[in-house]
Formats: sequence, structure tokens, C-alpha cells
Amino acid sequence: MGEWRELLARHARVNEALERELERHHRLSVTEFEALQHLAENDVDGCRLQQLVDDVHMSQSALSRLIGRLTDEGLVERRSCTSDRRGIFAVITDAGRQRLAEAKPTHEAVLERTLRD
Amino acid sequence: MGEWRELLARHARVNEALERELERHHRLSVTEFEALQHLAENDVDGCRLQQLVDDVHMSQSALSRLIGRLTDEGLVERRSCTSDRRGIFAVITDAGRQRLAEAKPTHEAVLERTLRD
DNA sequence: ACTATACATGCATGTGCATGCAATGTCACC
DNA sequence: GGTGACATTGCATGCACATGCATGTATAGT
Repeated sequence: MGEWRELLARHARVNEALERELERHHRLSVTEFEALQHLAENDVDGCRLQQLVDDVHMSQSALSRLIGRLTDEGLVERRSCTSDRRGIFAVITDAGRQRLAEAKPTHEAVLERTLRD
Repeated sequence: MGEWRELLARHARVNEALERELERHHRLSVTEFEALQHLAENDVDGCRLQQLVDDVHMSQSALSRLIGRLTDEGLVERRSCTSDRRGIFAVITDAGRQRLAEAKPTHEAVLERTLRD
């Protein structure tokens, strides 16, 4: 119970700081950053969207629109999956990789600063 | 970094379960429950709204509307502060205390179940 | 045919930001 | 000491937007 409150406080503290800095310096929300991060890790793989739902903690609809926004910004491309035409690959673009690379130091710095109590 | 992902996952897991069960059984969101909880703890005190902003992790505007919803449901009353007429007391009502008491077992059960990995 | 899966989307809602408004505090100046 | 200008504080609200739920559409499996 005290554990839960501490978890809440910790999460809020880190998340707010991340949100602020990532938005300010790189025009990225936390969820956008994390999606990009996961996409960069799994580069040439299965029908990502479905898997991303598990990685990023988010509903399927929210993810669909998140990918939509990233696509509009040119950071991600949608490619339909030839083996199963229901599936959609979300593939990170060069621009996406660059934006991610720019944001990573900020991300790490904020974690460093806020996670160690 | 792995620590952050674990924090995210943990928070999401507990929060989603809480949200689902509290909503389903008691028509309360997690934030509503927590606001009630804090109000029940500090019963006769200062100009609460301002302090609640610190306790509940939420913007001032979000809190203002949260109290609005709780007030509409009769779980909370707004009382203007006589010593500083800008301030507003949010006071939990009997109905609020009862609703909170009903929800508490659910809340604890979910924590019990989801927090121990 | 019937069910299940993968995404997209209409809709309602909760949130944050910026701002508005009222009450209070502060401080120079007469 | 009183008075008026300006900053600050406590909340409410217009607006934009991200999210979840329910549903729709297309494809695949049985």
C-alpha cells in the first residue's frame, strides 16, 4: 500500500520530467519516444503493430493513432505484410532513427537525474 | 534504464487492473479513489485543493474538474474558506466515506494480487 | 458459412496548457 | 498610517488532444 503510493509517486515524477524535456527539446511525447525505441530495436521482424501493443503499455486504438502521428511526421512507415495482408509493419525511417538518436541523451539524462531518488 | 522499463510495466499492470475493477464494481476511477482517500485522511484542515494537487499526481485544472465530478455525485462538498476567500475546502461527505469504504477492499485486493509480481 | 485476427475509426471523456477572474499580499509614495 | 499600482495566489474554464471502448472492414483460418 505504501509501496503502491511510492510507485505512483516515482512514476509520476519520472514521467512528468521526461514528458517535459522530450517535448521541449525534441517534439516527442514519452509514448512516441518509446515506440520509436522499440521499433529501432526490432528492425526487420514480424507484424509489429500487434507486438508493439504488448511492449508499449497502451490500447490497440491508441497505438494505431500513435503510429499514425509518427507516420505523418515521417519518422515511421507503414508497410503491409505480404504473408498476412491484415498485418501492418511499422518500420522506423532514417529520419526516425535520427530523431531518436537526438532524443536519447535527453532521455538518459532525465532518467539518471530522476530515478536515483 | 531497465529499471525505468520495469517501473513502467509495473505501474501499467497495477493501474490497469485497479482502473478496471474500481470502475466495474464501484464506478470510481483510480484518481477519484485516491482523491477520496486523501480527503478522508485529512478531514478538517487547510484549503485542501491546493494541497491535494501535491498529493494526487495531477495538474491543478485536472484536480479542479475531478473535484467537480465528485461534487456532482455528492461524494464531496466544496466549502469556501473564510480566512482566505480564494481558497476552497473540498470536504468528503458521508456518501463519499461510504463509497470509499465499499471500494477499499477491492483496492486492497487488487494491490495484493498485482503488486507481488 | 462461421469464427477469429489485424487494424482503423467514431465517439465520449479525462488531461494539460494557457488564460480568466477574484482575493490577497507588497510596496512606494503622499 | 492610509492609498493606489502591481505581483501573486487559488480556482475555474476554453481549447486542443491523446486515450479507451465499441464497432467497422478486410483478411485468414476451420
